Amino acid sequence: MTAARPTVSLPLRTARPAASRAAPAADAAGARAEPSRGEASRPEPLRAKTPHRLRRIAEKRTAILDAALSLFSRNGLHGTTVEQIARTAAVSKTNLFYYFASKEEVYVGVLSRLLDQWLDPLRALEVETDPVEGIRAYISRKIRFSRTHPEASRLFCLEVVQGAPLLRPELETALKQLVDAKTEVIAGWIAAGKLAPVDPHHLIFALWATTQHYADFAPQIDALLGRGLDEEAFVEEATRNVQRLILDGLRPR
Amino acid sequence: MTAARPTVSLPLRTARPAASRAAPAADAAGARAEPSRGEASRPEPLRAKTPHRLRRIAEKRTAILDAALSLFSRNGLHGTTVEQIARTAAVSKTNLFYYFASKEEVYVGVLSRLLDQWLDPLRALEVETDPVEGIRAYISRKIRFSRTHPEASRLFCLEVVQGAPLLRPELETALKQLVDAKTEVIAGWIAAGKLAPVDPHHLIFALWATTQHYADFAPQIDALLGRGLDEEAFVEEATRNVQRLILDGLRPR
DNA sequence: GTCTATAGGCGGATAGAC
DNA sequence: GTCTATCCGCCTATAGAC
Repeated sequence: MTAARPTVSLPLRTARPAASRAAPAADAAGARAEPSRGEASRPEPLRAKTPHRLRRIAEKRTAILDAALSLFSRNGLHGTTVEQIARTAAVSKTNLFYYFASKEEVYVGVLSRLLDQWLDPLRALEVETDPVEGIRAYISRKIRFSRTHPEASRLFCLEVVQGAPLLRPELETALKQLVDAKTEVIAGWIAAGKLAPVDPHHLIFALWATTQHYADFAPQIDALLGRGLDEEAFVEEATRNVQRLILDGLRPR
Repeated sequence: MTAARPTVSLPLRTARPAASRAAPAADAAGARAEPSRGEASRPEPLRAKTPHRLRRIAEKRTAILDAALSLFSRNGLHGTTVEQIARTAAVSKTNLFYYFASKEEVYVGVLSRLLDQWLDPLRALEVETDPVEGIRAYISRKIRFSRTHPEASRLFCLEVVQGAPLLRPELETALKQLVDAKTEVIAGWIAAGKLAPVDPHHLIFALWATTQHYADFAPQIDALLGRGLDEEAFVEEATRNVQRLILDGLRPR
């Protein structure tokens, strides 16, 4: 039965519990902590861990998550086997199950790192900026993100297209909060006559859509042009065109 | 092994062979014919079929494809079971296998109907039109397509994001041909000074991206606004905003 | 912590009667 | 053409030794 979706929840970047965790869930370097679900925790050696051990553990978890991101983004949750993830991360399948209780826990782990990264460019959109410069820079950052994190962009897309069962709560809280704040910024710019009166939400959708398109629909673009974001010149070309279109529109001035 | 992708090819709308087909592959009403692959055809009763029987067969195949589209678009190829498709189409699993040799053949069948529909709005973009009106109408048609065929839009997205292994050949031929023709039209408009000088390919990408976004990222939009394309007022609002943005841009005139 | 072996179930596909 | 019964491989997850 695949209709039954994961029952695991996604506690990304809610106040970090700061306590020592159950299981080897010691993420380093910006990675999120794992949900400490009630029942059925991992074997868990209870004695204190040396910093060194913690680092080793975190590295291994990160390697697994990296491998998983790459595979999930190409084949989806159900199109990826634990065996593949393990092989790609250079660990044994059994060993992977020592670090993650289930395939879906790996999937959740990958998703939680995702949204955070995905939101970063938007966070940088500030009131103080000149609107036109702000938008221009945002487009540039977003396309650059599509270039440097194509797999993250694609997996995010896959997840949302399929209904975002896991991400939903986060979209309604963290994302909404951020978007609400930024739409106010934009509305302010419009009220000041610095931008044409476009609905801020639809503007944000258009920005997301046009910039992510280069990562998400890369195969289509490659089929049509034989080029893609791996080519620096194409990155600049895409950026220029999107900026031009969004800022000045099609109608000749 | 899920890494090994389907080996079936996608012969959509290449000159219809017009001959009677092997197997019950008698599609009616705009549906495409099935690939007549060399080996291992279906049981196939060889005697002539009455129009009535042909219709019954076509109807059943269509019902299966419809059910499959709906499920594939939500759960992906690997996230959907044949059992689910059969149940949704109100046939038995065994019976489904009478009409389609494998799950992947169903998948291919769904995809072949897809691209054709997906291309229709672009076909309607004509030289004779006034550029601004032409673009405006195209945006409207595309968003309306996102509304009336959300599942098709999403499955197309899913397939392309995952590398378009099956669609690739079609993208490089049928799609490319059409896009090449239309970029010429657009280039002509620009040369005539009727549109601002934007690269026609990037313009098309922006048009696709902004309009499909409303179908593909519907869950995200719903999480943010609590609205979607099912609401007619929202369709109009989205259309207006995208038209405005693409045609006139953000910078105040 | 890491391994070998294996349980256990799901799901795609076929056999063969009717 | 449609059904019942069933096969069998693949894949998640665990047991238990080291």
